[in-house]
Amino acid sequence: MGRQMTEMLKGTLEGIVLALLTGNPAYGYEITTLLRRQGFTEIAEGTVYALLVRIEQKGLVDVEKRPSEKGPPRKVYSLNEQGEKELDEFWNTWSFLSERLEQLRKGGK
Amino acid sequence: MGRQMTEMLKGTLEGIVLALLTGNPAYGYEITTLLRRQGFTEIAEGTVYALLVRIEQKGLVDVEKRPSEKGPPRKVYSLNEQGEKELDEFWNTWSFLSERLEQLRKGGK
DNA sequence: ACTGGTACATAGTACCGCTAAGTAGTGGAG
DNA sequence: CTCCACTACTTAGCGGTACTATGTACCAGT
Repeated sequence: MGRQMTEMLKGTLEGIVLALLTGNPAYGYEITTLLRRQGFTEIAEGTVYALLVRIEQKGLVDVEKRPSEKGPPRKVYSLNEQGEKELDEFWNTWSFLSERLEQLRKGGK
Repeated sequence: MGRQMTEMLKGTLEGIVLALLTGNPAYGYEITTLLRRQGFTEIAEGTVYALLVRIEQKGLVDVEKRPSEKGPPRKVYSLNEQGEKELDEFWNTWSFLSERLEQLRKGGK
């Protein structure tokens, strides 16, 4: 992946995954394919799983293990209350940054 | 600074500084105060200087040393051709990410 | 002499995405 | 029945970037 994109994803990828999870529980492999379908074609699998471990340890998601027809059991993640709070803050942070950048792009010094 | 903002700035702060520099050469201390005035009130001074060293080593800016009325000489940075190219790519990367996130925010799965 | 503003530098830390490799289960092709 | 492809998760080590903390240096006003 491009160096710029890699750096820019730091901090935002977590928010993206939390957003994907709202009202839509999903498991790791599924999330990876979802991301790829959204255009993030080069997101590494390992990155997603590591991120999921992190947000679980931070208590932003609840986890349920379910058997799969194919392969090992799935770990299904669903956003909990704390996760929604974190997502709210994420959107706030994003909005701030986004507005500043759009202003800069229009040449607003 | 908030943990989220810190992470989100990774990758974008460089672009922000490059954008500030377009058609407007500036020195480190000045850039820091500019950023603070733009709302990035908690950007650490050291962060800016480290970033400037980095973009200079990457060859994105030209540097000129000028005496200051007050304090040590200033290092004035101006965007060069390569820097403009990098900034272009930054805006492309940013646009991509920005569009995906706005789509997500509107609930577009 | 001291304080505060100007101006730059850097060593150490933490976080996060990536690379690379591995484990494990199922099903189909040869 | 063996191998390969797909599903599904895990982990060790690396690199890049922002932060913390501290230091250096120069000048003005009190």
